[in-house]
Amino acid sequence: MPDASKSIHLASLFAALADPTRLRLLNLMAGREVCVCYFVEILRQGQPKISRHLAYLRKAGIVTARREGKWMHYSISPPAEPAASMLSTVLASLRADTRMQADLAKLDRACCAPQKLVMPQGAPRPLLIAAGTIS
Amino acid sequence: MPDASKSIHLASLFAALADPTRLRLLNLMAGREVCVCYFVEILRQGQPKISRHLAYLRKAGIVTARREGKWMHYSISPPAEPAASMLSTVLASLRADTRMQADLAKLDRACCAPQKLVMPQGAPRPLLIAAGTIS
DNA sequence: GCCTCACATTCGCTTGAGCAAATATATGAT
DNA sequence: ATCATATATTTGCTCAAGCGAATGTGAGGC
Repeated sequence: MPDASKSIHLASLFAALADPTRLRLLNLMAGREVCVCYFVEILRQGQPKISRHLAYLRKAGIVTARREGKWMHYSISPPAEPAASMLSTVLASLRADTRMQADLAKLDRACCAPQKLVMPQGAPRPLLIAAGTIS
Repeated sequence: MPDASKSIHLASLFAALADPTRLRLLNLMAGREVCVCYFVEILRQGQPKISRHLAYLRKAGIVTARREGKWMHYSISPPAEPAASMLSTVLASLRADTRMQADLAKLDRACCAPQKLVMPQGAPRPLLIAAGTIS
């Protein structure tokens, strides 16, 4: 079954996208690497919940994690086609949503003026991701 | 909540797309109205299963049904933005899958030479849908 | 009326998702 | 070695999805 599973792959991509929390997480990761503590602060949801959804996205092959000391950074890892272009389209659609824009604004504020948000001291800044990957 | 539910809407669209059978159904309906009997013949799955998935798509607002005598015809009814453009992109992605192409070929064969497929006698032909709707 | 065809829905079941609460793990500081 | 911090996983639960099998419904045909 070299190819007949493509639709299955698309179906499981959609399963990963079928949750508002996961869409918000992906929107925040569009184009940058984000530390878990920002997700918890911005979405204002319990840490285990965030962690479970991140694990779901990781198992689905949509994001990857990188450890840096105590902190975990998550970023989008473009899956194989045609899922990759679908994901790009989805991320572009998300940007039209006001709540998604608000989330991104909060992240930028946390990044550029961390004292305004109650953040763990010394929390790592989100890193921009090289162009060419998922934007 | 005039807008903050957009992501919810997108999430439930993705839930509707998160099933291989429903993706095959939508692919067959891209640009035309299709009778249920064709779905059953082409997908080679039980009729109640097909019917349940069609009901799911109907409740999700993605598809509408039209009765013509004994037959039911289903077609894609473009939802509100941004779901509509997402759906178009999805349908375009599906066309790249060989299984989806095979399904469409079967439908065309059934349409143009029904005696080659065992079809109920007099089964209604799929109708093309006016341009401007979902293609 | 009854019967058949085309489809829809229900039933009983299994499986998996999502949640909160609790617990576990890994790292760095002391 | 101990402790605190940051994150992950497990536990126990509820709920919804998916399935096949059986049953219900609506439209002709007789």
